[in-house]
Amino acid sequence: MSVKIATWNINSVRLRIDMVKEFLKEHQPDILCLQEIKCQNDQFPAAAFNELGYEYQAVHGQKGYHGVATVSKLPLAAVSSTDYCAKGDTRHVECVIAAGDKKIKIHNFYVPAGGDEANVETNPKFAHKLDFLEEMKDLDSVNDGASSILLGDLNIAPLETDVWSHKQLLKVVSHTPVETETLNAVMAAGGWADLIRHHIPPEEKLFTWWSYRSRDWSNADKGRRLDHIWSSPDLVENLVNINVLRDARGWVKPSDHVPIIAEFNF
DNA sequence: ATGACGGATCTAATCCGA
Repeated sequence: MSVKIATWNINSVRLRIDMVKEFLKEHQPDILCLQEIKCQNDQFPAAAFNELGYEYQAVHGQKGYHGVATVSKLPLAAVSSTDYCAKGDTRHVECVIAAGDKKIKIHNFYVPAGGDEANVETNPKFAHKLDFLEEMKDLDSVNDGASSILLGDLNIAPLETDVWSHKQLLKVVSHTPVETETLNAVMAAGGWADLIRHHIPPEEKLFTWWSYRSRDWSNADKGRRLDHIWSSPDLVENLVNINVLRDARGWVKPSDHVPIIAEFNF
């Protein structure tokens, strides 16, 4: 069986619901994981997803900021969220799907951006980001015999080829050594595989986010790979395709992040 | 500075994103 799972930081699901519907009609993912829905649970456009067959919905939102949601054509079991850093914000939701003979946990994450200054003493947002990552180290990719997928906006571009200029971004939050090293430690601790880089060679420049502030985003191409799809090692052989929809950044009133679709065969 | 746009909010100016 083929299963397509997508992740997309939508930057307000209410504002962009028509765009999301077009995306779903065209690409037909089985599961879509959204970040930055920026609404409360009762404001989530559930009916629009229902109409397109995404009747299983794990929504974890709050007023104005953050918020994650996983919508699916396949049944979602064991829905829960973990309150990382005990801040009461909405940056994680998990669920379990059945695919072939596998049970797969799907962790949908929105890691804190971390503010401007890469200094934990002077910038509490940066400290929050690193604390959040520390807690993510406790997540094992293989748990109780279940496989896992961890995806979302992790707000870190770990490789030199994940940013437009490694040298110029070394002191910019999202690509500082302490962030990329900690993210690598999270991957190692949980035994996670970077599925996007399994499919697209690490030597190749690859971005999923382009700032609203740079006009002519495509020609300037000053992007970063902030969005990720990881899995437990056993699922690497099930991966058949990764599609980063770069064109979505050029749509009318776009999100600053583009969708990424992973296709598996189970 | 990469670099001043774009979203939500007690609709006006402020906070936040990364």
